[in-house]
Amino acid sequence: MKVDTAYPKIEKLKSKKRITQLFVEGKTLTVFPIKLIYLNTENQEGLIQAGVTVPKKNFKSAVKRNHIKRLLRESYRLNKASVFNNTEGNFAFLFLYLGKETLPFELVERKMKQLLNKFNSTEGSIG
RNA sequence: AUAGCAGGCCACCUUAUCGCCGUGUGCCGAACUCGUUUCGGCAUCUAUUGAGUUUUGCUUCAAGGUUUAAUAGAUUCUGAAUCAAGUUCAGAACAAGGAGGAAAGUCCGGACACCAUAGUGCAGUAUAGCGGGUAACGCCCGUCCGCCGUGAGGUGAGGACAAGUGCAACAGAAAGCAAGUACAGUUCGGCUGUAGUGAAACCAGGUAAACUCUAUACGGUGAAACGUCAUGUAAAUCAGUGUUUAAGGGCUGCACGCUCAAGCUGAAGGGUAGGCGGUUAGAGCUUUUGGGUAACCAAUAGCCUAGAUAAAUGAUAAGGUUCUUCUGAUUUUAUUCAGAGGUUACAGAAUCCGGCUUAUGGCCUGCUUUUUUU
RNA sequence: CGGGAUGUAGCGCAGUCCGGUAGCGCACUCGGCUGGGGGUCGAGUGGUCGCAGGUUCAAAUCCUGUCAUCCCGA
Repeated sequence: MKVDTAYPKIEKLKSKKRITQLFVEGKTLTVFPIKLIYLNTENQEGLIQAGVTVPKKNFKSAVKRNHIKRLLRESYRLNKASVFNNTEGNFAFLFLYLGKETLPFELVERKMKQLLNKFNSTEGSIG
């Protein structure tokens, strides 16, 4: 299977309603410092939408917040193929950054891989 | 060389691999180096300019709509919607672009939108030598005066206490309808001068960043304004009818003024979540010339320069650049060289402009003080 | 994006409107009462009034700027 590393606009989680729904009903997986909130959605087909959040409380500087969001987005983009290949169905993802200090990309990517593997082992067998 | 003052400029760079965002990519004919080429014609769209016509206001004139002419720029492929073209949506390829000097704080001033065409009075707020700049300002420029600095320079809410009211700790006889110490002089009624306290003492006292007065300016609410599309069951909305006692509502606190109401008939709509417009061509940027001491203004030529919305402008690798830590060598010290590691200062557009303030890395220019030499 | 509030002793607050002494409670230190603790009584220590500038003879208080924290509105 071809490894698709693109992250176009459709795959971004944008609906405000969907996000609040995630916080209320979603299940969570944590590999510190990243926390994944996910939910199985029925509306659209063959699509996994993902979003990224860094709380303002931990990072006051907008530059640092943007930087961490970019790192999370990049690591998800490079490793999302494993999720696409192992599961079927529609999911909404939201990645929360719980740490209070910035980390280099190498570490963030390693944690992201661990997190996605964890997701595959819990949800992949069902789907 | 040292310490300092003022002004200006830049905002890490290069290559490779993966990504993100919005913008653009007609028809016919001819030519050749046959291509995502060049040239010419036609059509459409956009922008600018000129002309005609029309609407509104306040005359010259200004703003908007529409028609036409000129100039400039753009018009690829695939799939879907559609009778077709055009157009719209999605994707691919290509092309040219993609954070700041403060984008920040939100402290002032505007543009723009709605509320009556934005009105009247009071209240309230702000400003305050004089002159100028500007769309406007509490900003900027020039200048007088005061204060600070040896100086280059910096800084100042700098009108009025000869309208009224208030306030003045301690000290002092006395801090304001008054009362009165000591000494000296004397025309011995009283008056004049000096002393002492204090920031300030018979003088039209001091104090207005005390109330206040004078002059000037300011209507309110903010892109969550506002318009529009889809969904569509109430209050409210719009149109017609109705016309009174007017409570009350209508986006400033109060008063005036304007306007609306209840009921009936008809129309079409709300909450919530969302799409599109507003939304990026503008008091725009750069060059040259002229006017002005300057801020700035005028003319000319060129340019198009981010538009995201859980929020794009990035990540990784290598090399250089900047800074810094450690080790070794050299040198009287400063420093220089080599190796290793860490780093790229402050900081992220959110309707848009003009300022102010704050954060911060580096470079350059001019000037001043002190010391040394000539 | 818009609106508002608060910074005073180790902690929680007065004082700010209307300018001249910085105070209250808890805590802390010392001493008394008790055999000791607790409790109580008395005395004492401790504050750049967030920071910077200005007005004033004099500023926690008036004015301007700025920093930090917290809250509210969609």
